[in-house]
Amino acid sequence: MQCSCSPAVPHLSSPYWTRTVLFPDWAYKPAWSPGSRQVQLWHFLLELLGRGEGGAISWGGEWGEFVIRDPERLARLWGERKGKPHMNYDKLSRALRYYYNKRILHKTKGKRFTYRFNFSKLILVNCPRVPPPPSHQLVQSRPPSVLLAAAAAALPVCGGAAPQPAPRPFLLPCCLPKPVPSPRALHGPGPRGPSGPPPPLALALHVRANGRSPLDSAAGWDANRVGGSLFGGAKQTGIQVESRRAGSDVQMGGRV
DNA sequence: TACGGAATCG
DNA sequence: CGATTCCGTA
Repeated sequence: MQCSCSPAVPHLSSPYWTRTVLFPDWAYKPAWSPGSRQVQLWHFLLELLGRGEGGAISWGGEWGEFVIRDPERLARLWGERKGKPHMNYDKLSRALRYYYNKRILHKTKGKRFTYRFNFSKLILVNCPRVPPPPSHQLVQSRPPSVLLAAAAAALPVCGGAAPQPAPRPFLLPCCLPKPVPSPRALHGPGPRGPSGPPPPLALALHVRANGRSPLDSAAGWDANRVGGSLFGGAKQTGIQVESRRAGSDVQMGGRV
């Protein structure tokens, strides 16, 4: 059953995936918070992409693919966010390259400034509320609402009725890249048009940094067979993803 | 343009 | 730990 959030996904096949992305507190950790954690590069990228900021970066044709249209500008924005005035694309791209091993990103070879998020296997979940409060030892820190996604302004999470939502585990980037129905049935770079209704999608993902860095496998990110992982192989790369049983989990990625 | 090692930082 | 900085190589 679906949540009241919304009937279902209207058109998952729309080329316009994102509208806005909200990130959990563990992702952001404002500077004033103890043990604060700064925003990470991929958060930032999703944020810009979600806002349809367009100028510096925008989604590409493939699922999760994005194109940096103005590298130096993007670098400038990134530098501003991080307080690194001397940031440039050379440095930023180095950070992106580190994501290769972590399986967060991949380079689309041949296409300039084109990378791709490894959204291969996302767990789809409905928004309203996540039933089981995580009473695990994970995420013991449950500082109040932080959800300060910079993009928050643009989108009512889901139904927008969540004044002081229950302790949701974390997460939810709303609306992310669409799943790929078939291996290569994608293309059709959307002609720009950030004016689509925000899909009532929410991804429940728990990405937890941990300390591992085997980076042993470089077998070209076999996105498959990673049951429940967001960024394939996350378990080993330092990123873990957990899905809460919301009664209507849906796996994206088609087949496994 | 893109890659990745190495040193360093917060 | 996740970058940032710098740089040699392709």
